[in-house]
Amino acid sequence: MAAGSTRPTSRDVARAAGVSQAAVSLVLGDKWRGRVAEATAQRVREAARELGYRPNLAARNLRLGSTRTVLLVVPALTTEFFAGVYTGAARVAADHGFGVVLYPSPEGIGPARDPFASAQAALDGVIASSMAAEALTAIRGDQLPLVMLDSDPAGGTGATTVNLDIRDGVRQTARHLLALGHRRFLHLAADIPSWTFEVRARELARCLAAVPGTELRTASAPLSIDGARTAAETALSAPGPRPTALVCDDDKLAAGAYKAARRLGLRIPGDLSVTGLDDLALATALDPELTTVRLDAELFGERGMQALLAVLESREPAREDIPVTLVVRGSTAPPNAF
Amino acid sequence: MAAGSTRPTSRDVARAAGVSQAAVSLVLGDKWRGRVAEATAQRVREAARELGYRPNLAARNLRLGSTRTVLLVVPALTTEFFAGVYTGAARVAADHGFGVVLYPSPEGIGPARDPFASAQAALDGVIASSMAAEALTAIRGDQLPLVMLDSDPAGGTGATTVNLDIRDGVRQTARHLLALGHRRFLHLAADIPSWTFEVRARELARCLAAVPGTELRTASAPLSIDGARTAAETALSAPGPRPTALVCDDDKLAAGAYKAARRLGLRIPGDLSVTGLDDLALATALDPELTTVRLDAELFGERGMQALLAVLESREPAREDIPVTLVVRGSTAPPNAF
DNA sequence: CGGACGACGTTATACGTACAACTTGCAGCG
DNA sequence: CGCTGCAAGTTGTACGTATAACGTCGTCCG
Repeated sequence: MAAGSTRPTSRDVARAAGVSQAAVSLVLGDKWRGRVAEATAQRVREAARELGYRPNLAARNLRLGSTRTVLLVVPALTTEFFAGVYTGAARVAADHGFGVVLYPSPEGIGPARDPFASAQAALDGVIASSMAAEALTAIRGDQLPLVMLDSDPAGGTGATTVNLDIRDGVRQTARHLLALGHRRFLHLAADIPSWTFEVRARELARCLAAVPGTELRTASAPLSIDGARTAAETALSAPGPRPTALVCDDDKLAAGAYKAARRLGLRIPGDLSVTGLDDLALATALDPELTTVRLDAELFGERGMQALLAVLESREPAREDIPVTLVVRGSTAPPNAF
Repeated sequence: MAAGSTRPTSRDVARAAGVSQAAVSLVLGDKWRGRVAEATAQRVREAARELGYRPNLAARNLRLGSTRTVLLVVPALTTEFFAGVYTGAARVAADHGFGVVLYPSPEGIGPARDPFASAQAALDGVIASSMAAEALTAIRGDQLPLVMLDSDPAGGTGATTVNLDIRDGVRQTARHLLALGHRRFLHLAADIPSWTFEVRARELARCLAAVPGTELRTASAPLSIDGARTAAETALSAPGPRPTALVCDDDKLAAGAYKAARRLGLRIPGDLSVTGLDDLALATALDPELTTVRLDAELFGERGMQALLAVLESREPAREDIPVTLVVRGSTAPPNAF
């Protein structure tokens, strides 16, 4: 574990650069104009970079008596609406050097949880979705204990991973559609370079390759309803025999596929069987209701946290994929069932 | 402003209780067994309560070298899925005395934002949705600057409020449906005691009362698709002439209404016009697409943050409702249009 | 030639907490 | 009576940072 040596402080940087701690603070705080020579400032910045110095926020906050952080209390995280609220608030906050911390108001979290308890912040560890690739580099900068969600278990990061058994979900989906008699498949894939999506493609191809006479095409789409609609519409109007089964990387893409089918005059499931993955509320809002793979998000979160706790206490985290189940609804049927 | 006197510290509590600061720390940290007399401990606790003492988390974190806080990086807040992940993680974390802070990975928040910047925490202020009523009492305990979203502007809290012009949204909806010729209305209302919902009911009633020959019934439903389905199904099968227009408090409820209509064999919009409020992705995933009121969530967030900044800098925050627009789609038509 | 001033730093301190190490008074025991 | 031991605290210190207040040296001007 890299947790051996303690994190460098501003004094360590000072020592390395041959100046006082105060000088480091001045330079790194951009208050050095006319107080520190350019050359010295350069030396300090270099030393800081070399040591991987990050200021201790607790100390800074204590010193400044302010945190430049704000709490956003939202009813729950269940709608796109408050995602937008967060985004807007965070943007303005960032412009003013503020941060925003989310507090989703308690819903089974515990009895009368104190909102402020969740905001003691500055971090001991990180749980990261593999879809949040953008943030990862910044995270690896620190030497924080890290747990990855749905990431390559053999990944180069060496981080602990907690995965849903997506492969099995895809396997169940393929088996179901094959059993119904489908042979011509279209895979509506998310265009995000993430292990969790790559594994879907790989496993679907593997399952179908095992059955002679099957055909698999792939269409790539952005992870939004309307992006998916466009991609599906294009793919479904391509020349050649039309696929009878459409396997979507998640429920949102499936919703887009429904819109595409509607536009092309295709009936679901008569002309086209559609499957999703996630089992969002959206899945049963569609008509017909969507056959999809149910993921237990809460369990996923719990396992992720447990794994992180294990790492923090330098225990061995459990290594076991979380099972998923196919929920068969009205969007799948035998092909050409008129 | 209540920001006059600075927050009490453990030393203030000590002075008030006639003991040393260390004793306060022992008592409040539950480490006093066999070190402090029960009577003294009692006195300390009382003094703490009286002064409204809250430990300074920055100082505590600095002292302990640990924050018992963990970061959850999610791709975005746009799906129910990660809401579940958060809930599960937060539950386990709470059991271990940990907090969870959300970092929705950047999507237009700014160029290469540092995830950790958002986690310096301990708060200077709070932005709260009026729907998050549960958390409010805890918040009022502190004397933090508070901005309420969509709350009663004449509310007793005296907090700054930033509101969407929901009343105008309802007005536009009513006008649209009345112009189409509807006279028998059903209001599918959220069963959450919050100003933002109360105002919908009030304004809808007001609009319809102005037109002779109109009729308004109300059904109350939990804020979920399936809860709404049940409520709508019941209300629509009630005796008497069936309503021709169904006004829903938000898009999710509208999705439930679609399911109810499907079960009852009612065609939308032929037999029943339906409207929503929010304009979620869900709205265009429905068939036919939903006529709904578009709320600019990001702008809402921005205004909320700007208002909070104004309060923090003791400026006068702008007091102006955020405009909304009715988006007419396929779910509304003249009644009995066969 | 004296001293004022700017450039370049340093020293010292405070923020509020948790806890290790020390003190004090009193009971009990050999 | 002297000593141990325990209850009931207190004193002192460190966590890492930002910044006010202070040197020190050379230069330039009157």
